[in-house]
Amino acid sequence: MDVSAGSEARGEAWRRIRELAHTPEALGCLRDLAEGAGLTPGIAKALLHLSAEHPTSMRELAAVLRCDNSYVTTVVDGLEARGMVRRRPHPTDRRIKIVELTDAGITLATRMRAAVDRPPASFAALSEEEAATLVGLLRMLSAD
Amino acid sequence: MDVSAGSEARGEAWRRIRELAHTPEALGCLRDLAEGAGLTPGIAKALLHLSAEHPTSMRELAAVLRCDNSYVTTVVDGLEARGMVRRRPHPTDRRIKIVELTDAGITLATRMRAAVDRPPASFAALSEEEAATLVGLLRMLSAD
DNA sequence: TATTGTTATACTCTATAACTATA
DNA sequence: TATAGTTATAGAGTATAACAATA
Repeated sequence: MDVSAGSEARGEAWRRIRELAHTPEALGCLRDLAEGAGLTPGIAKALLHLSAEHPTSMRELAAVLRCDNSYVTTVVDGLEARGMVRRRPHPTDRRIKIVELTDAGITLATRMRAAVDRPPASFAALSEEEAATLVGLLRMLSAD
Repeated sequence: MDVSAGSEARGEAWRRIRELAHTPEALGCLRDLAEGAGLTPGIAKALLHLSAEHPTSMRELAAVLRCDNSYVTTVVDGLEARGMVRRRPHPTDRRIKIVELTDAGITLATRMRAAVDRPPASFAALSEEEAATLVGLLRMLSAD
């Protein structure tokens, strides 16, 4: 009896999950949006982690992007030069800078997030019941 | 009635699939292997697309890596310098170069492929029957 | 003339180290 | 002294254009 995670079916499931996630559909749409707005991929990725509701310090942005602090400076410079964000001083700790979306930044970030979150067209092949079954199985595979 | 691909359940399924695919587990293991062998990520990625059974031309490698021909030259230079591949002339068309794995390259490529193909540990939570159900649903979402 | 691969070059992505200002 | 951010710089990833060899 095979008690490992590596049965035939598990292996195929894992392969298909990886293929789906790397489908060029969502990523391509996102890239088109970013290119249309004159953003490089790195800058677009940072924009995806900003929202109007949650102001973010440079350091926090480095943490979510899993990159060095100095690179955040580069990326936020790029976002600022394109009018997508502005730097605001923190109200009480003047070492900290808050990265705040401009109206143009909010518009673009919202559209990019929608592009990322939209399931590929092939998901329409699932009935509601099948989609619910799929979610149930996927929930067994990840903690949150 | 909602006939789009964007129902609640489909959206959650898509989000969880993306999260699973980006789990640091497999990618981290792969990076450790590559680093241990002194490979940069780009070179390691190319190695993953080579196999002893299927000799590959530079041009074919550019196609599967979706990169420019000239970058393949850079990457194969790196693989050759590390003793992982050698360039062989094509038997009939002398414009073409075949990228051939060395014994060391075969060993490392095999271990890297195993690391990528191994499902995350959380897959052990699925019974055989659940794994089969999952595969059935995922097959509806991708063509091949 | 078209195709395979290489060279030269340049731009983007990203990190390390040294630094400034503030706490 | 420790922390947030910036600057200077360098290395890795990747593309474009010009080119050589072969078809």
